[in-house]
Amino acid sequence: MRSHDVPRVRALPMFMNVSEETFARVTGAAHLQKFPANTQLLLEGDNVDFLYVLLDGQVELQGTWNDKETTLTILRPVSTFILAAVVLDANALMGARTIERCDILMISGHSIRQNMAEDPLFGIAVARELAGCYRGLVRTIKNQKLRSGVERLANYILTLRAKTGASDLIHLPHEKRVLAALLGMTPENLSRAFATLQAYGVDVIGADLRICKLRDLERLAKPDPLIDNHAPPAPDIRAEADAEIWAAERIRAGG
Amino acid sequence: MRSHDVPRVRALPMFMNVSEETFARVTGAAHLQKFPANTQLLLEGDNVDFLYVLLDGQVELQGTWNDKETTLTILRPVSTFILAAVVLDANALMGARTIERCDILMISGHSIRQNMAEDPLFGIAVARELAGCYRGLVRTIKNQKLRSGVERLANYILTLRAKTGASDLIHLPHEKRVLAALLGMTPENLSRAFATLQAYGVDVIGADLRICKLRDLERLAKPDPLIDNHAPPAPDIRAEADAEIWAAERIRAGG
DNA sequence: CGCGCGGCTTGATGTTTATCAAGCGACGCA
DNA sequence: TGCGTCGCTTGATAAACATCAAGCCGCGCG
Repeated sequence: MRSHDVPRVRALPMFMNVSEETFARVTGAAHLQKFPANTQLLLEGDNVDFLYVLLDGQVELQGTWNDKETTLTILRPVSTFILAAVVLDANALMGARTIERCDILMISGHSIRQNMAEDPLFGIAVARELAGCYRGLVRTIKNQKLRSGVERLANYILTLRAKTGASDLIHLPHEKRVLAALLGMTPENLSRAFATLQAYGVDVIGADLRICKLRDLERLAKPDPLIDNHAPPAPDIRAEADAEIWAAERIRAGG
Repeated sequence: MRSHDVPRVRALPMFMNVSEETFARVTGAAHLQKFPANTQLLLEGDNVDFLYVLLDGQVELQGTWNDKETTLTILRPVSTFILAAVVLDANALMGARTIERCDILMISGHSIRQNMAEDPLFGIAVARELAGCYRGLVRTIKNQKLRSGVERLANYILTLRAKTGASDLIHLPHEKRVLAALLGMTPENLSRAFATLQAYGVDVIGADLRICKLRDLERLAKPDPLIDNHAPPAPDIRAEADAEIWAAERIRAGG
């Protein structure tokens, strides 16, 4: 691991309250690897030997069945993924693919499990991370089952707005076809959904959005803290007390 | 807790490999409570003070938004629920309601968290349980996003068949309206889906099914171990080695 | 420059699913 | 025994969503 990555990894909820010794032991044999864009890191069903920590780039976690594919989540730095499979020493239920060129830290799954047994604080940290991932998925399912495509898009925009500083000028972090897969619709329907949102004051120019009538958009989207996590991204260092509850929910990719 | 409940609770993945002392400390202040049918145990957003252990009856975990409601999972004994909220000491993202009269053991959330810090084996057990719950939700999302209503029903039937001893005579464990909500469709469409499955050899008489042409049904359903968990329910006692991986995935209700 | 490619949009059409309405049959209860 | 309720089914209709096809536009490249 490069030395300037250490504080970024330590800021993860999974390592935040962990002793220097345990951290050193867990990451001792870790190695940093670079992957080009559009590289399949992991196929569904693969045996999982490493915990992945995304340090740079974007990774998509997907599920497939019967020649169809869906995007479960898109990860941005700094995030861990497939922790659940590592904890259970099981195979992956999701595939993982790079969307951009990525820097990924790979931590031995065995050393994760071993250190959970030796340091209860680390076990707690892992459990908290997993609990946060679980809750992320609960939100995802509610979003998917209870809302229509247009409503999901409207809420996606509002969440993005909240996470990027509440400005009314927003830049989409993904290609639209990727966003469509994430929202559970076809690119064609995403296009039509954006057209529908024009009536609610959303102007779209390429990947740039402008929210002109926030009230109208909110009235359509009806954002709900029990579905949409509008918490801002975690800064590298913060007081423990606040961090605990929501920081663990920032990342939704337990694996 | 009644003495005959102890081995049933101990058989949960969460307590299976935990010492007598820790088990006693965790469950020391637990109390058993009976609830009538159709009782709301927990509203979405409620603060969660207890880990719930369902010993008898059925509990539905639901999500609501904008006057719509969906069923996330239906629990049968012996299952824990809202563990994730307990671990994070956070509020509930799902509501919980009894479907039948229930016996529920309520374990102090504080004692869960405290014992995780004191006994690393317990911390691991909690993490494993959460990891299994997480993977259950991953399966749910893939099922929901990748399959049509008829396909979900066909796979539900095949999974039920596998879990209840591979007999071709199956009894539905829930009312059809409850099943419809679980499968993410309306009761009307469930009815039509059953009608569709008649062509694939599924005969329905009330809550009793008969599978006449298993091959045809499987060809339609295309069950997949990465979505459908056909593992049989856990017996009370079993060898550790096999138990570990799948037992934790039996229950899908981390909270 | 001209060309092809890929991402995006738009329109036409078909499938899936929800909604509304009506009716059937089992059950509890007076 | 009669009657209302409730779960379930069926049909008609509408909304949501996917699919197929065509075309636009920006961009890299020969």
